[in-house]
Amino acid sequence: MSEDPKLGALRKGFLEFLVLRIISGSTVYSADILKKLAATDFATQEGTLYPLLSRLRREGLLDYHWQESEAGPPRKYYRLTGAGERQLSEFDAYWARLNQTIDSLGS
Amino acid sequence: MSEDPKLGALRKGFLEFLVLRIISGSTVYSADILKKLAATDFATQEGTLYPLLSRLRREGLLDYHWQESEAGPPRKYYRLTGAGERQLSEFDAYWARLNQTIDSLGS
DNA sequence: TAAAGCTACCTTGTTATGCAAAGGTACAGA
DNA sequence: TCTGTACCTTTGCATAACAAGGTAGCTTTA
Repeated sequence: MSEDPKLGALRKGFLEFLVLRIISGSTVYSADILKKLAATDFATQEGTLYPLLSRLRREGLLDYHWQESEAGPPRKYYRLTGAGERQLSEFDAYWARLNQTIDSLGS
Repeated sequence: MSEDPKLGALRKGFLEFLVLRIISGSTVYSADILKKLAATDFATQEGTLYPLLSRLRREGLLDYHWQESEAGPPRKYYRLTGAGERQLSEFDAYWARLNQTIDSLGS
């Protein structure tokens, strides 16, 4: 257990970025997202993801449509809006720039 | 002005990482570090850097020696300790892993 | 030689915010 | 009616970074 907290700090702000990436291209609902994240250092819980999805929707980066499940309650399937795609592009570009910066300041 | 705050959030926790990288290999004092950062998205102030340097030294990742300046007060020149080098390696490895994760979750 | 100004060091609030934890509702199928 | 799935909200914490203020020594200049 017990990861170095310094490494954890590096993850701040990434969840939103990753969720946008996961949604981009595919059509997924919350459990799909959690599953994809579970395999990574960004594993998280419903209680974290739902408020994030709601916020992104309020901000107009996502929308969703209800879809029946074969078994169980219906699900919200998410999709990026145009604004969401644009935001994701910004993230990607910024990410690339951070990588450059880090390389350039390296030993 | 006014950068997208979403992008700013991605920077959290990086300053420590970058400072270690800057110090690694060279021998620098605070103003050198500020200068190198100033050219990047991580530009920051004395009031941010000094507490960080003090903390890293308390944690044993850095040490320093006083050195006279040609003009003005003496300066603290910083250097990585063994533990600091190890921490930096961890950061680098983690960083590489984050990049892989992000790629793998991309569209 | 006194004073002003610059450089370098440092500390103490305060803010912002990402994320986790915990608790809660509703509906479907067995 | 019980279990499992899926939705959601509220509360709190930890901490990174900023802002502002403060001390002291060196150099220059009046």
